[in-house]
Amino acid sequence: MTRRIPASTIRRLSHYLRSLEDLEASGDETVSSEELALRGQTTAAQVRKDLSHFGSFGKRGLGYRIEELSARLRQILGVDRVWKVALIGAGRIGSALFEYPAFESRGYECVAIIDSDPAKIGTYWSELQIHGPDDLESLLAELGVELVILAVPARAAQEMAERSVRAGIKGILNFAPIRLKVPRHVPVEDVNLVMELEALSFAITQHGSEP
Amino acid sequence: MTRRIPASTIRRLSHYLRSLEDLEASGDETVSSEELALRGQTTAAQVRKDLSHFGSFGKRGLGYRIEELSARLRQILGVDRVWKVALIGAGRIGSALFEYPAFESRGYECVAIIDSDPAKIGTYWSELQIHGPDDLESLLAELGVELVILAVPARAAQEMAERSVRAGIKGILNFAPIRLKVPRHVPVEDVNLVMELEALSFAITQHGSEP
DNA sequence: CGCCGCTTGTGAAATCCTTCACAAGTTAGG
DNA sequence: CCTAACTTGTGAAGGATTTCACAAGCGGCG
Repeated sequence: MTRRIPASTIRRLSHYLRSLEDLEASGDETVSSEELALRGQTTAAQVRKDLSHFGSFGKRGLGYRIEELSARLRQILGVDRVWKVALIGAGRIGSALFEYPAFESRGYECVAIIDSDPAKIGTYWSELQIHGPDDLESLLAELGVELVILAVPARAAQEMAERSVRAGIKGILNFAPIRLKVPRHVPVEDVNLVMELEALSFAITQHGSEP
Repeated sequence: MTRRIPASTIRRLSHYLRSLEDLEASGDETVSSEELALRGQTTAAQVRKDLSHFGSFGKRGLGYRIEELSARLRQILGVDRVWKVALIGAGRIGSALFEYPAFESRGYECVAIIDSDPAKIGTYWSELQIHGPDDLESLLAELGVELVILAVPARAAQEMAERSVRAGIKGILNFAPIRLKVPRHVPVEDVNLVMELEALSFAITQHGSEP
């Protein structure tokens, strides 16, 4: 049942999980693929196909038990546990992420902040002291950091990524607008705001010319 | 030549544009699809197919004239002009975006900031005064805002989106973790950090179990 | 208990996207 | 002018993802 999973399926799984959490709050017991599809901007067949990659969690005639399916999705997405995160780069984006409410509430725990600005090193964000980049490797290794959020300028990103990998981290969320070169076993997820804006202006421009 | 364009093509076009800008700086005159592919984590055939959706910009045997192709890409992506942007939500994410250097330098001009926090209304970010949400429609319409960056909490997002659409805006970059319901002619680009983190933890988890 | 209405899980078909392969255009050089 | 070395643009092939369509399982009710 589990072969290579399309990236689009994973994105939708995240959506389904969010919808299930809403439904959980509203007291229902079960949900059909039809309703999940409605909330997720997709089709019932797509929902069932997505889930079928990982097993069969529903009951014919009834639908999916909400509590069970959300637990299962959390497991599949790997968010049924707490991830230790280091934030590298304590600039604007870093601070925005640090204060992002969904962040901690969803099992991502920031255990280290690193920045190269001497004015910031030694100061505190909440309980966390900001470290300089010198002892990055040992710091990450000692704290058991698994996941790094890279929010540094493009020119520093590759070096920080390499050093994080050397410290044994398992994945990178990258905000720098460059393609990081890392070993194949370290997944990188890119967030590129300029790209999103360009996709938007393309869509708008396109729309005008072809209704 | 121009039918429905894959979203992945648009993302790659953004990449090519960035590579071309690097190349422009380094003084070369032309570039081959091969080299563009190298820098973009794709293949030469893909580069040519992507470009062929919009016309033929190269010369056989020579490649693409860098200056010409980047101008053409800017036109295709709709960034050969300045977009007037309003920032709705002056919290952490809003401030990070406002200060994002690539932002202004790429033709996005923030002409209004709106927030509902009474403590912020009336204060200034750089030269821009923060407005309350009451006169949102007239403000956006008067300034000729075309593009809205929505960086407000989920519960406020739908209302702000609807009011922006009523003010005549043409597209939304949405940071709120909900699916906005807007008329079909208004493109929405979603940036969902939780989703990115979940994709990452899935990839890591997956990796452990299936090498 | 048997039938009905509902909903899943899944092969098969259709659609969408990427890769291949090559004819044809371009420049350089003799 | 002719050949060699490159490189594009593009049909056709191949692969991946989505949609379709339906057999099969489940619960409720008479």
